[in-house]
Amino acid sequence: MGKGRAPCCDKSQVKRGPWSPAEDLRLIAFIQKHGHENWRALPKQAGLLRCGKSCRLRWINYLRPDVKRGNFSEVEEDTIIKLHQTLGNKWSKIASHLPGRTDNEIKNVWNTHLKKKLACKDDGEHSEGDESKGSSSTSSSSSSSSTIMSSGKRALEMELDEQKNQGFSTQKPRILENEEDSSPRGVSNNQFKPAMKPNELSSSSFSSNNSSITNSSQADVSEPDGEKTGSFFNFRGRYNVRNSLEEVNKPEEIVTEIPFESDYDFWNMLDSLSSFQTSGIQLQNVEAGQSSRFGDAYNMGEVENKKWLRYLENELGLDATKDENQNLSKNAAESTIVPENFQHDMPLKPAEVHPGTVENFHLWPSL
DNA sequence: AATGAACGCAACCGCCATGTC
DNA sequence: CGACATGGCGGTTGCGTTCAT
Repeated sequence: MGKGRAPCCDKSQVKRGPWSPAEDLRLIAFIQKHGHENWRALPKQAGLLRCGKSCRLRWINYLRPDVKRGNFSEVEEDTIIKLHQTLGNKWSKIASHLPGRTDNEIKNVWNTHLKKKLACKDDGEHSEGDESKGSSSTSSSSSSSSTIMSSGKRALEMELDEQKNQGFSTQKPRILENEEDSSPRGVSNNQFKPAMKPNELSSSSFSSNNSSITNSSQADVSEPDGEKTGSFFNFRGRYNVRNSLEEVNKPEEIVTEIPFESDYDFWNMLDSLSSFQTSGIQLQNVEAGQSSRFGDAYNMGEVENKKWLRYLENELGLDATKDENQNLSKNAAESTIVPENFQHDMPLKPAEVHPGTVENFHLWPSL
């Protein structure tokens, strides 16, 4: 059709590929300040050389505060399987039943091992059963959903709705216990699992469309310690740190208390630059299930918060990822955050609050 | 130890649905 | 009502990591 659709952006003018920590920060900082009413305009306003869609995806799949990462629990897997039977490849719908999970993640999990798991199961149970075997036909299994009996479907949906309403609060969060189980190949990238308490998840109203704020990002914290003390972000391609919480290597009970630290180590790394190394852990011990965690409980001053973010921006813009950040800073000259008179020796953050925690982001005024 | 295959995940692409003018 | 803009979704791809040989 002549109408067609305008490209969402000028591909030649946007950066593609993995997001750098600097970009993440910039995106987070911008959304913190201004929200994301217009994804298309956002990159420009935020000084990002990215397509709006890319920003949106990055936010939804990674940077949102309510994104739960790490291996899927048995319950979650079962839920996905059930939902997939009824809904097919409606990943976003499935995701809406799984607090903190994104459609993309669910899709990946399905395509990577749930499908295989099901296939194996089927093979085992009725070695040559249903020809449909939707799970074995790569990424085209959506049609299988329509074959489900409607009565069963109805009941299942009700059941799932119930689960959804309960926010999975009775489930054990998927934590470290079944790591090997759900990541047969070790999954290097996925070894850092932030553990979120289910009740936290429910308390902050999850859904893949939800747009609260997050920390997270993935600084490459996997690098040797020595490198961590170098320049802020020695970004080298992917910096899949994701959720480095597991590095904390705590007993399970404790891990489950950790709120939202999807990139704990990232922030921890930042912290280490200014001798703040403990508050993050302290924060983990705070019972975070209460909704107040997004409110007054950690209500550091807004000014402090801004200072912290400004510091980050400044740091990044000045010496971190160099060219990229120079561009970013240039483009964002009027819209962002580089402070005029910011002192490098200022405290990175209020003592009680770990900068990487969502709490801080939830202080952002425009949200 | 080196190398290729397999795997897993983040990100991209393009279409569709919806909203606005 | 049509044209257009934007957000959202599902499918696919690229690439880093791990495993097997």
